[in-house]
Amino acid sequence: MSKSKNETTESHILNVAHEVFLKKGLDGTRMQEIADKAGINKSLLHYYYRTKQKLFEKVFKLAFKHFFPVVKANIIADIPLFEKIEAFVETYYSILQKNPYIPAFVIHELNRNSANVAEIFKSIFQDNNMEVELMFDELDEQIQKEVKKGNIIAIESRQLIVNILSLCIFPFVAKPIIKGILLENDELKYKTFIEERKKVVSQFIISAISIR
Amino acid sequence: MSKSKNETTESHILNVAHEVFLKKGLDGTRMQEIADKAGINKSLLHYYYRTKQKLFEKVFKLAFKHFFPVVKANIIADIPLFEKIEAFVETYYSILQKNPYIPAFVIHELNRNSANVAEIFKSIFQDNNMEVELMFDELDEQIQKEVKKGNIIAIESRQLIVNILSLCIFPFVAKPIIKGILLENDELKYKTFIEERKKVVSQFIISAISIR
DNA sequence: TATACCTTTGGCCAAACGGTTAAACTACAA
DNA sequence: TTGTAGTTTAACCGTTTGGCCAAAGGTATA
Repeated sequence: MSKSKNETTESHILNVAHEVFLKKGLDGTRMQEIADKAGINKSLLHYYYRTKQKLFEKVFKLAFKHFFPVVKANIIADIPLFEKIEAFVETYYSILQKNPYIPAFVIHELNRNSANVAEIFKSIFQDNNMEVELMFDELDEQIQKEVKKGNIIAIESRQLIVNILSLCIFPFVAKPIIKGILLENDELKYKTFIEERKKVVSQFIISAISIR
Repeated sequence: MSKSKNETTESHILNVAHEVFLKKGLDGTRMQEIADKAGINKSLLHYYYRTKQKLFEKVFKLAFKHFFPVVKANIIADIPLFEKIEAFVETYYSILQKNPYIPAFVIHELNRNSANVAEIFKSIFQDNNMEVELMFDELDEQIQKEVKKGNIIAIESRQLIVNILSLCIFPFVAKPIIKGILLENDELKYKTFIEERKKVVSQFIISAISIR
């Protein structure tokens, strides 16, 4: 990865580290590899970020920060539920198409180290002033309003939310399985498959919760 | 992990290695840790399994073998589609409740090393004489038959299959997120949440594909 | 030019790692 | 009791790892 002219060494390191950590995880990444790919000395990594752990946390937090604002905007938007679902699925798939490794990365590191996760989460939310619980409370309210009005079937908000997230995220983390077993290991077929899901998934969800 | 009396050292090592590899992954696992948890000398690991890689592959294959027979039986069963979906979701959730770390483990290792994985896959299927493509062809046929009969909405089989798998597997790989953000970090709430999904998910799927 | 500060480098280190080897232990048959 | 094959151990090896340090390079200011 080559450094662009108007980029500081510090941020260049972060970009390269992002790339390597995402593909190989914390344990699988070598500081030497980051240094080599950034075209610098290994000592320089420690000069800017002191330890591997600290560099990793910077990368990890950044991976989150890219997502949350967009997701949040979609969730708290003041539009009808069905439209919101369509917009959310569309947006989420588009982001993930551009950052396909992030979900598997986040999931693995969260499972590996769920102790530290709580702290990392807190600092992320504090940094960005994102009140997650409030966000979901609003969404919960909107969903249950539709349930009471008889516009959608009775379903617990958390279950619906997890369903939506599952349908959006899983196809990316399970890419090797889907591509390998269902799509003849053909990259193009996989990309087409994902593109089609933008509509398939929102139709699926809306069909599932619509009153017949 | 203590060794039971009627258990050979060799299989005891495998059990302990399974436990450690599943939680920490290939890169995150130390041979010394497996030895310590098994209460044996590190050299003994190499005596029985020669290298870390070989031990890992044994564990990885075993993780798959536990799953496939049950899954296969459900998929090729000669029962109506809706019943099949209900049975599949129920079975899958029950297996995953007992082996919650397997999905994240498999996904991570597949993403980390999809080159070797192809070979491992082949040998697994050869060992167990499982013709996966045939399995999915049969399921595809059953689904499209229902589509043509007008019993379910028009949906591509692969999309439906991925939807089902997403809804079953994702809640386990994303446990830290779901539990942490949606369920107040309460283990019991998470377990209840998963238990409820056995019915929620199959209702959701069937509702989604039913003709209104 | 001289000074001071920030950046970058190469050399180095102790610890941890996967793996090897030779010797010791064990059980059992001759 | 001795021989033998399978099992287990302690000591050790070469390499890799994350991290440290002192010195060199660069640049702006006085």
